[in-house]
Formats: sequence, C-alpha cells, structure tokens
Amino acid sequence: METLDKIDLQILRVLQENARLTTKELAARVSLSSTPVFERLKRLEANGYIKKYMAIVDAEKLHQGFIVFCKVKMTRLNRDIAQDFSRIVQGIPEVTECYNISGSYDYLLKIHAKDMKHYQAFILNVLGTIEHLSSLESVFVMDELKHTYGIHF
Amino acid sequence: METLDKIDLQILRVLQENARLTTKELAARVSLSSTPVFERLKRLEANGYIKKYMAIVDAEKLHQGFIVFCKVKMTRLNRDIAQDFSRIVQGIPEVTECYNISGSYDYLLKIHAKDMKHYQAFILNVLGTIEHLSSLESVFVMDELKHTYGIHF
DNA sequence: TGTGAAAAGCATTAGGC
DNA sequence: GCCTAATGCTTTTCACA
Repeated sequence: METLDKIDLQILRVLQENARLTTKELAARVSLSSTPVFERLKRLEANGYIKKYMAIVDAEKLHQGFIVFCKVKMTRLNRDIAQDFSRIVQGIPEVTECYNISGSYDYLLKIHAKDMKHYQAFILNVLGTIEHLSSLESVFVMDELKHTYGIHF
Repeated sequence: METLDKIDLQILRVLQENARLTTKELAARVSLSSTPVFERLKRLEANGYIKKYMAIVDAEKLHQGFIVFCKVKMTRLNRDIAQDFSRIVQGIPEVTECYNISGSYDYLLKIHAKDMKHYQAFILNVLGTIEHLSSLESVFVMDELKHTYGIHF
C-alpha cells in the first residue's frame, strides 16, 4: 500500500472515535456506499494501519485506578540485558506500557495497581527483583487531565 | 449497578482484546447465548464500565511516531492556574495524555509529533508559550517495548 | 474505483422457563 | 437470570458502469 487518500484518513479518524460503527454508518460519514468502505477497511486492516479494535474500560471502576510512572535505571545496558528486561516486562500485567528513554533513566514504565499497598508489594516482589536493576523512581499520578487514546493526524 | 460477576469481567476482557466481535462470537466465548450477552453489554455500556470503542491506529505509519514525555513545572500552582492549564492542554492535539504528578515537576505530558523538527517547533510555539510555566524537560522515547492499551483485571 | 442488488448472517426483541 | 425463535438490518459478494 503506497499512500492513503483523504477518505482512508477520514475512515481511520472516525473509527478511532467509535470502532463499533456499522460499515453503513461509516459509509454515510465519508459519503460513499458500503462496498468501497468495506474494501478500504479490509485494506487498512491488512496493511496494519489499524492494529486492533478495543473497548476502553474504566480502570477506576475495575480497581486499577492507581497509576504510577516508574523510572528504571540499569547497572549497565547491553543487548542481552535489554532483551531480558523486555521479555520480563512483557509478562508483568501491571506494566501497561514500557519505553526505552533518553535521560538519566533507561526505562519508563506505566504501572496500573489497585492502591498504594498493592504498588508497594509490586515494587518489592516484582520490579525490585529484576536483575541488573540499579535504581527505581516512582512518579505517582494524582490526576489524569487528558487521555485521548489515539492520535491526531 | 452493584458489582460485576465473572461473566461480566470476561466480557470486558474479551472486548478489550477485540471490540469488533459480534454478539454471537462474544456469547460463544463466555458460553452463553446472544440474548444475555447483549443485555449485559448494554448494561456495561450504560454504567460506564465501557468508556468507548476505538480502533488503535499505527502512529508510525501516520507519521506521528515521534513520542516525547514532557515534564512541566509551573511557577506556582493554584486552582485557577491548574484549570487554565488543563483547558489549554485539552485543545492541543499533539498532547495525547496529561497527568498531574508527584515529584519535582507538576505535569507529565505525552506528545506525539512527526519528528524532532516538528517537536522543536511545538515546544517553541505552543507549549513554551503557556502562562505560568516555569520549566520544561523533554524525555525522548527511543523505543516502545510494550503498550497494551488496556489493563489487567 | 465506484454503484446497486442479492444472499447469508447478525442484532435485537418477544415470549416462555 | 437464562433460553429459543422470529424479524428486520447489515455485512459481504457479485455483476456491471
């Protein structure tokens, strides 16, 4: 797939806002009939423009509303250590995001926990026990002002 | 709504993974017929357990793959200044997330930009011009190791 | 690429356990 | 609460501009 036209982009924008629209409704919003919209959609999915469709659930209501950004520094970092760290992190459900970052820390992790007690236990029993870990710094989220899920394009 | 039973939780878990399942498929996964699943779904939506359905699009492919966490410190922070800041941030499309955080900075922003050039212009022309802003620190994302979108429960 | 029509399959409601 | 069954839409395919 070379490049997306305006209609493709519009489809992506609409679906980013509401993924449960019927093809018909979607077609109405981009002023086409169902068939071409259906085909474009399949193409966008097949080419990886749409990674997945998901329901955004309320973390607070599901008792996972205690959010912490945890900065991690390793004693040293090479390919093997980085791969091990990545593998471990993939398997930790509390870690919802993990980034390799610039600055004085190596990684930034987003953690979802039930409360401070749960988070403390998590640090002591899970994160803190990772090999080659040098230091941890927890930045607690006091309020979520904005969370768009999705991007502007 | 008082509390969710196991089937409700299962429905939420499945929809978090794939929001475009038909009611029928969803029903099969929780071993029920369509009708009760349909009713549970409507209840979960009505009670805010499901906040929205969205397509996750590939930021890289849409030229928004340059990600920066930007820490913001204000000269001082009171209710009015915080409200102003929140209002401004809601209107900035590059800011996909914004948190009020503990530590030596007041806010943590997640920024999606096209590239470093775009980001620099954004800092100079948009973020840097906000009133009562004391300092900014950019933490650049070099690699995204994990991004689940969604939580474990 | 697009349209419109038709077949197959689903969502949604009704009626009953 | 759950089920099965019926109806009216939608999705999806196909022929054709």
